[in-house]
Amino acid sequence: MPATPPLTRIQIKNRQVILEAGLEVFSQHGFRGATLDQIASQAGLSKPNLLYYFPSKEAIHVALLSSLLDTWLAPLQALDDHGDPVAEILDYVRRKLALSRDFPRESRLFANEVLQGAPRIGGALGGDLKTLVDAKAAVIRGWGAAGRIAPVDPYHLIFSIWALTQHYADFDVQVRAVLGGEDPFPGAEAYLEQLFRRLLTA
Amino acid sequence: MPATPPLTRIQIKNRQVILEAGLEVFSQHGFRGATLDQIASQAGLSKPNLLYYFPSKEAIHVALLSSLLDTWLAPLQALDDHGDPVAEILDYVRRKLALSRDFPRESRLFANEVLQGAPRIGGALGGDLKTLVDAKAAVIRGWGAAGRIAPVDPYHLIFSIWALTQHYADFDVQVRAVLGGEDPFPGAEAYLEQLFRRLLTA
DNA sequence: GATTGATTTGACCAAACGGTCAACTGAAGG
DNA sequence: CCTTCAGTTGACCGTTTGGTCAAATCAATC
Repeated sequence: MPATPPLTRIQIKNRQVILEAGLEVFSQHGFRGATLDQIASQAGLSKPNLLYYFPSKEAIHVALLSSLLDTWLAPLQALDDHGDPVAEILDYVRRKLALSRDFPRESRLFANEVLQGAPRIGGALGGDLKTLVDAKAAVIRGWGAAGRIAPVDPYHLIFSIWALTQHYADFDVQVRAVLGGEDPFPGAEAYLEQLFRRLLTA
Repeated sequence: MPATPPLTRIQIKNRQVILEAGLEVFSQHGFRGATLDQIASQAGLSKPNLLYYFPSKEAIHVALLSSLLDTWLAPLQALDDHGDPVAEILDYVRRKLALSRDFPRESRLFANEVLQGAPRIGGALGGDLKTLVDAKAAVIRGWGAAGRIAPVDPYHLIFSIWALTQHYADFDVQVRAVLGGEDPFPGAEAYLEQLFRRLLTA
């Protein structure tokens, strides 16, 4: 007894099209700044047709956020207790920076939400997110206690990785304005490797 | 012949009240998410009265942004060519972190604007901001060339200071959710000093 | 090719929005 | 007291917005 009937091909395709359009518009203008007309136009659908697939504007936003959270936390999930500590952390930094380079809209969508107090995703922050960070912080603390990396506060280490990598997506306009249009990412990757290597092997 | 007549006491006070209310509301909801009714209510004034002092919603926003930019760049302005390099940079980090602690709303207002492509302040990014950063980057590059700090890309060094300090204001909700409500700032200050000291004296 | 349910849309609605205006109030100087 | 002008506001307006609905169209199955 499936409570929800199976989706047709058209439903699968149009839901995808709408989410892609919603990502484009929400990440540019924020939740309140985005309009259903904009999203519909971007998706190539009529406004009532949007609301045939999603019950409300907020439902599109929530669907985007929750499908995003997994992708966003995957790099931290992959941090391996049994790997080489410095290499593991540097890999995490690289993976997170790659997300900023390849999925800047997702980063800005998330930033917009957190910036405004995470009204539609707040629960996940103190729940899944905190659980994961607590676990990985314990791993990092263990590495420090064993003398395999220089001692650092593991929570602020994780925050600093988030801040440094997401900055290149979220503040892209500012970064490129200062650099005069040059692509920031090659330089960023080299700089961040240098920074965390020095921090962890001091 | 003063083109603009002198301001009365009431004008000075009410303009200030409106800007304070606008800061509160804009920083929480963004430009599009904020309404004149919210700002008026927060300021304890009627909506038509708001528009007696500012010609439009956008005018309030622009007034906030431009008066903010100076405050925001002051810590970088203060970076002294003739001081001790490591101490100068660490002082810059501390001053910038203090801004995040003491003026989080200003930080979020700015973040909101840049996140959405800086539509109302874009010009200043490639202008005043770039000019200042170029000048200070040259100073830092000089310190590196003279062997007084470890060699680092000065632009990414500045970006990293912005990212790390503003993160604690802009992503406050997330940081506190992970830390379980604990005040992040004491730990952040210690961590950032450690990080930049190791980076610059490697 | 007829039927049935999935899909699409033009027309519409109520609420919220930024902004206007004429009229009212208050305060300061003569 | 009266005049004058800064300050204030209730009522209002046109537009935009999220969302609804009945009717039309399309696609799959029999």
